[in-house]
Amino acid sequence: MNLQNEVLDKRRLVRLKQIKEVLKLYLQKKNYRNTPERYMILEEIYLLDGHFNVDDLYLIMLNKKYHVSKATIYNTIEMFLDAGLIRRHQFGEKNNISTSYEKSYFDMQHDHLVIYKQGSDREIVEIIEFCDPRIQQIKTSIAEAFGVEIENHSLYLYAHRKNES
Amino acid sequence: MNLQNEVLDKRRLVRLKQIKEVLKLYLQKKNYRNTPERYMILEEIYLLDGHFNVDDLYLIMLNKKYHVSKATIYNTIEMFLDAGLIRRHQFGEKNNISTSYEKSYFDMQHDHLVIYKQGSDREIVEIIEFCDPRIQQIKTSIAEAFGVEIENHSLYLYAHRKNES
DNA sequence: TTCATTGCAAAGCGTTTGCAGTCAC
DNA sequence: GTGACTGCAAACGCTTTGCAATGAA
Repeated sequence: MNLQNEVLDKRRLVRLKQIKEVLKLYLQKKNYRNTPERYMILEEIYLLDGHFNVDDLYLIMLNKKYHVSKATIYNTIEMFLDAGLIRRHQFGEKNNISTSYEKSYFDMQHDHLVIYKQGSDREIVEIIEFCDPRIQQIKTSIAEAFGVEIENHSLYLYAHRKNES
Repeated sequence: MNLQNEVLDKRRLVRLKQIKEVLKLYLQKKNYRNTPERYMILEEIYLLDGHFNVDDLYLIMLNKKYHVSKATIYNTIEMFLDAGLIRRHQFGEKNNISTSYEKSYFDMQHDHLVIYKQGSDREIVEIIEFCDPRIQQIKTSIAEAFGVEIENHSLYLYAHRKNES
């Protein structure tokens, strides 16, 4: 068990190093500067599990040693999106639409099953990630049918738990 | 040609009458009041083709005889969503995410292919509606796999036109 | 030294809220 | 007559912007 955790921690560190390398190359290519803020924000995002929003990130970094302004976080997130280091999500369909993000570099593209609390159309109790190959088939068909190149997609399924009876 | 237009206009009028009946029944069931504003907004939405946002609707109604406040439009749209009379969309993925709506009563559920201007990740040039049966299959599989009831989904494909060369 | 980047505070913008007046029932 | 609904203006929350100060190259 301890050994397993050690292995996981080691892998996490290796990945942190890799992802910073990816950022470095991106900054180089774009002729942007290597600021410590950018690397700290990237590190924080890649230490996080699951989804986060700008405020989450801001507060987490406040509680640690490193203070970064929200303006910088917004700018940096925009850049990371462009770099493909993170993805943006809009969970919630009715209203209470909230923007969140997740790291994307090591993960495969996946979609989301959003489960609402019983009797509510707004309160989300769980978000499950899934991957179905048929979505790729759809993309291929539609790309061919309309003569376009599809770079990207977003699929959300909205559900409630089945009534146990 | 004239005859054809007349037929189309007649059909449109019949549908307007039908959809107002649907609203009336909904209001009855929910014990809400039959205000002229609600019927005017519904009529305006069902005369429109394609997608609209709150501001569009507000301005269109200003330019006609009927003035309705934005607060009322927001309230009413919330109600229409609940009634299933309209659907909400969030087009645009990177940023410039904008909320829009479309009538939904007579249309079948469909998905959207969002085409960006060449070289831009933000400027949308066209939104094509499509319908692929495989999405239904995915919903059925996922519902079964996770033991949930899927009420709804949203699928957007993001694309650029192919380079003609 | 230079200019991209940061941080702060102010501005923007779409949406919501509070409340007084209105009108459906 | 009563309370649901409307309209207005103010408030809200998230995001962007302007600008002076900083620090990477």
